[in-house]
Formats: sequence, C-alpha cells, structure tokens
Amino acid sequence: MDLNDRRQLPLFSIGTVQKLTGLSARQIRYYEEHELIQPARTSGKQRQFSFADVERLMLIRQWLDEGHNMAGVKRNFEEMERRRAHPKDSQKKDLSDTEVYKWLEREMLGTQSKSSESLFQGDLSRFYRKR
DNA sequence: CTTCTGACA
DNA sequence: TGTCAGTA
Repeated sequence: MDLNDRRQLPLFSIGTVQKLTGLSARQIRYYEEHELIQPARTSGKQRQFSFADVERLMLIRQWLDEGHNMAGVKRNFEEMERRRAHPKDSQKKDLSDTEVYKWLEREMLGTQSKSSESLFQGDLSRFYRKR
C-alpha cells in the first residue's frame, strides 16, 4: 500500500474535518450532496473522510474565499479532471511523498498550537500504521 | 456528547 | 447557510 492509497483511507469524522477545513458541517454535507466529495460511511452511516476528501474541501474553501460560487467550484474541478485526462507534457504531477509529509507536519503543528488537544493523534495513528 | 436526515427561512 | 427537531 503506497502513500496514494493511504490518502484514500477513511480516517476523520465530520467534526475533525470541520476544524481542519474551517467549513461548517452543513457546508460539508452540502458539498457531498453535490458530489464534490464522496466520503465513506461507517456501518452506522457516519461519514468517514480521507485526506483526499479533506484536500478537496480545502480547495473548495479556497475557491469560495476567492469569490467563486458553487458553479465556479464545479467548473474548477472539471478543469482539473480535463487536465488529468489530457497528457500535456508540462503538467504538475501528484504531490510527492515528502510534499505530503510536509503538509501533514504543517497541519499538525498548526493544530497543536491552538489547543492542548491532539486533534489528529487518534485518526492519524491509523494512517501511519496501516501500510 | 457527536452525527444524521429532513426541513424552514 | 444556519439552525432546529428527533434519532442513532
């Protein structure tokens, strides 16, 4: 199992994702309705978000902050999809392992400074162990 | 206590 | 989007 597979692992509750993205639970569920994200579900129907989901939500957050509406956000994702299907020679590749870990490190440091609670610890332990 | 769906403004 | 209800 490589890093890219682990980016798809269902790890976070909606509460954790709210803190990570700054989006409200209402918004997160709304974006799921619009198929912008497809979080997994537990047997009890609780949403389980992966890093891939969180990354997409952060992109949505960014585009929304930049003034885009839902239609604009959807267009941006469609554009990303086109590029993935169009092998242009000088396109950026997926994040390298070191880039992902740097991102993780920043998230953890930023979170820990806000309070003594270790937001990730529990969920992240699965991310590191499951290989 | 947290999350879920449906619904209203 | 926020918020409230009634659940699981």
